[in-house]
Amino acid sequence: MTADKPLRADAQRKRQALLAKAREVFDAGDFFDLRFDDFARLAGVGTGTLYRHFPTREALAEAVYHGEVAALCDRARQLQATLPAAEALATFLRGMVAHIAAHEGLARTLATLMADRSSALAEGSRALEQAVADLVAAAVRDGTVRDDVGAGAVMMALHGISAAHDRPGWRAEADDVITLVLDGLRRPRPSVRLAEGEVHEVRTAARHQVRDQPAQAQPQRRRPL
Amino acid sequence: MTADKPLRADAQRKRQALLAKAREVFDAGDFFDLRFDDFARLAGVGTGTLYRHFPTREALAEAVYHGEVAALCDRARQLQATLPAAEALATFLRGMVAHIAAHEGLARTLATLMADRSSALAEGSRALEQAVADLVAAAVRDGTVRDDVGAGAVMMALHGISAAHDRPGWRAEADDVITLVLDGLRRPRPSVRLAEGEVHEVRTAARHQVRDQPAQAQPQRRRPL
DNA sequence: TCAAAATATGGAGATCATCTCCACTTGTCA
DNA sequence: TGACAAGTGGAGATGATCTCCATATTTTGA
Repeated sequence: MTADKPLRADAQRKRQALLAKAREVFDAGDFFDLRFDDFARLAGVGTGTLYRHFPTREALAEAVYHGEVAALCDRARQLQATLPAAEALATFLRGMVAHIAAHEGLARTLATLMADRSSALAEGSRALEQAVADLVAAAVRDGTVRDDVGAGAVMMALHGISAAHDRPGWRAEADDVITLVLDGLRRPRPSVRLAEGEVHEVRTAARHQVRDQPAQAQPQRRRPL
Repeated sequence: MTADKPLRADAQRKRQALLAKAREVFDAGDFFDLRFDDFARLAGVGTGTLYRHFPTREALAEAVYHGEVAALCDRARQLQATLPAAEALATFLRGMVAHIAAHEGLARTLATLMADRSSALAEGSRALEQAVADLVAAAVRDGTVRDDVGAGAVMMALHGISAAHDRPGWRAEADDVITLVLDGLRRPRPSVRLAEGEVHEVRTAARHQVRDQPAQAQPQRRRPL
């Protein structure tokens, strides 16, 4: 995947410069106010070089996104290894909100690209989704979380959180969403009197499929161009 | 608001044609594959006229969106008048998912525009938000829903649902999100000691402050331009 | 009823971002 | 070190967006 070619020394330097500048611009939230050509100049390369390395904005975004995702996945794994499942999940989600809050511009940029043509980005977020799915699955396994709701729903909620980044009371609302999700995930059968004593077993056989299904019959992917 | 000016008769006709065609194109999901100029031709007007009525894609989208929102608000009011608060809320949210599912292209278009520059769209969705807030408030008032989580969180979740429209298992996941939200909203105190003997309390709400935020671990500073 | 004033139209072309192409520079390998 | 491969940059082709205004349509009021 990354080992396509050796890539010459100077090329690597340019590529790095591009990525560094991209991260910077993303974080400042200026990505879309900038002509792509100007971005090249800003990073100190010619337009040709920019296009050689990253044929589209999306390609560039994906590359930046990769680092993000890797860090988050690490964190997820680490939490999962050191905390009880439910707590690991909760901590991860709350941390996610904090992370997004700390990188406002980046989050907004990614959300935009996500909505636009998710192709590249969706690919990149696969790993993140897997991490979340693992956290959820672990919590389901130890009975602290219901098993009739997939991890996909959690991803959707996260999606909403980062997509709605410019709402006035964002931070508080985002925390609320996480609260709702976590409370909603708790105990398997919320519907009725689950009063004091009786709550039935959670790790039922009904095992929901928590992982992603491999490319099913291509949904209606619209061809951008 | 709408009564800015009388607007000449033929102008009104053109405007209507534009809106009608826009709704059509939106719903087909072709909005972004189409040159804006071509859209004008498609609707049977000149480009100048198109730009006069709707200076940007966003402006056009907002106009279309308005109808959508109005319909949804009506529905909300109607439900609120005829059902117990909690049920009205649940029905509305489930209906919302169904609605989005039924208008795939439109939802996708709006989600994209939403993420891009929410200014115009956010304005338009104010009314929808108010409707949701009313539903939630009513449910809070009659005690079926917790009062420590705002309606904004619900909006965010809805946002996520429509933003993530191209996920493979969208419908199921969207329903799951609603389930989580509704269950999460139920009963103000989720501190239940639920079953199994041991339950590490997961507690509620935002009292959690994630530590170790690599807030400015970023090596490069921002420099907008 | 009709002419003048006000309002709206459409599309040719100016403007601007994206992307391609290739003459030239830089790195690599023997 | 020479020669060949790999990479570079930026001038200009391309194509979408938006402006401008001569022309057409509606409204006004006498």
